[in-house]
Amino acid sequence: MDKLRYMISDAAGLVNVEAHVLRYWEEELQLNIPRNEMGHRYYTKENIQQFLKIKELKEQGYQLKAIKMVIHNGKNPEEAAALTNANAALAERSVPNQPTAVKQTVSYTSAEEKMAQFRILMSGIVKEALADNNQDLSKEIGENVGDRVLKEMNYLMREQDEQEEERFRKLDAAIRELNVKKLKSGAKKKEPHRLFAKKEVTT
DNA sequence: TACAAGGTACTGCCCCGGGA
DNA sequence: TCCCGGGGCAGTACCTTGTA
Repeated sequence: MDKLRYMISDAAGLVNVEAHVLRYWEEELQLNIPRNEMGHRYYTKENIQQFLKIKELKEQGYQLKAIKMVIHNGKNPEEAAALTNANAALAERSVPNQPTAVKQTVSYTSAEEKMAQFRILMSGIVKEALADNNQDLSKEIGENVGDRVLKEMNYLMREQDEQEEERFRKLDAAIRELNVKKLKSGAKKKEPHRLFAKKEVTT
């Protein structure tokens, strides 16, 4: 199968964002973008597709954290967003939910010792609370997000796949058109430097 | 209610290196 | 010399949250 390689500026043009946004997304989403022998990033059609998907999710209002989970864990966006929110909520919920252990009385001799004891105590409490909350939240998220979201997601994913396919048909046509133009202009004058960056390799 | 602080998602700028 | 790409860091805009 033929694989086109795009430089960052080309990829940015196709995704319709600035080059540094692609670099920013790569860093924030921990994407594995391959480098050429010069250390320059090159993007394949799959990478472009991935970035278009990221852009679409961003336009739908998802945070990069949620998108990252979608990419790396294969979670659907709603579930990822729910988990992201749940993790934030966890920090708030775990402290007031103090177990009985906090009620025990301890005698202290100094402020430092008090603080040390308090840290140890709190560490245990937080661990316990986190474990409880993780169970509760998993159950809660599972119940709330589960059925309805799965059905909606199945539908949305199908719709999204169709949209993506359509978009890539258009993208492909645009790329072909661009290549034809370049070939035509290349026949008249020497091809500019940038076009050499787009290597066509066979895999 | 106003203000400060913090987080998120870019954005701008700088400087360096490679290729034509 | 110019263009393009690299990394890094500070700045910005907007939003949310906390506090007096």
